[in-house]
Amino acid sequence: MEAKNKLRMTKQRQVILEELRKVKTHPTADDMYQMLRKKMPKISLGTVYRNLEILSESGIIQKLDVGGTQKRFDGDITIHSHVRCVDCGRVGDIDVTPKYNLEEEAQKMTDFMIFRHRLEFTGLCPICQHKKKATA
Amino acid sequence: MEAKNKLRMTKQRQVILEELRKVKTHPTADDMYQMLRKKMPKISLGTVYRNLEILSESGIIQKLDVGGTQKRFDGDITIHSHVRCVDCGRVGDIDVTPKYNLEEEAQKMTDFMIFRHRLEFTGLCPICQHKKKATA
DNA sequence: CTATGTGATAGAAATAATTACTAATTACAT
DNA sequence: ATGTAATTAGTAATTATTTCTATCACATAG
Repeated sequence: MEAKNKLRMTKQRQVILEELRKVKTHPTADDMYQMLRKKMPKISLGTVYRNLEILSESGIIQKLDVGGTQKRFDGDITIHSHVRCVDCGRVGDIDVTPKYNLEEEAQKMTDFMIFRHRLEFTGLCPICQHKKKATA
Repeated sequence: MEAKNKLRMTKQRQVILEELRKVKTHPTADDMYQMLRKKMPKISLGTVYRNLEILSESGIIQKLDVGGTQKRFDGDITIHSHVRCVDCGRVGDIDVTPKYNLEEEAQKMTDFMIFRHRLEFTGLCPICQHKKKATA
């Protein structure tokens, strides 16, 4: 009788979730689409977008906005930060948990009501470091 | 004799820079366009985009990517963080300087070469707080 | 088992933000 | 004053994402 969580676990949704959890690369929606069509050639890009959106709204996965033009997705929902390679856009995980409450600090400085923070790094991934060295 | 910084100070560029430095609202490119056409009706949206890009690449202004679909710009290039209102998208400044070197901490956890960090908050701006209260 | 309602899908079209193109104009060094 | 490369306005193109629509899948009621 109450508002239920009507989430059908369709084949597409299941494969999307499985695939995202399998990789550690923080793929874009289109990356996912390219990966998925190998196992499910008729899957639609719209379906990939819609399901990544639904899954992240349900808190089952994470939608990332780490700069660059495309959103990325992460099957790991534990609290962690990210680094983005300024050259190739590749995104890696970083476990830096600030040792004090950033939200509390921030709240003292503003009349916004602070909910949460997001800490992100920029840098150069191992592959692009290597390329730079080769060119130099 | 050396590679010079060929930055012509055109009327448009100057007005764009002046206007951005005048406001504290972290406008989008289109916000800027709307503001600017009042003083310079024939300015083109493309010109606004290009100049904001050039100015931020030169380090004269800052390009922000605080989530949402549009990039925002900030005439204040001193180191500070931002809050984004989850309801209306408005962006505010926050002066929280972490009390230890986040980059150094992060570098221990990854094989990326860390350059810098970005700390951002999400919350509710004063205006939307008020609206929420009124509706409740 | 068959009907029915509701959510989900594929594929295509639409939208939003940004970037690229082009011919005309302008800033600035000489 | 003049040559020239940078910049402009206006428009077209591109990119990422969302919406639309007809069809399909699945749970439940009869």
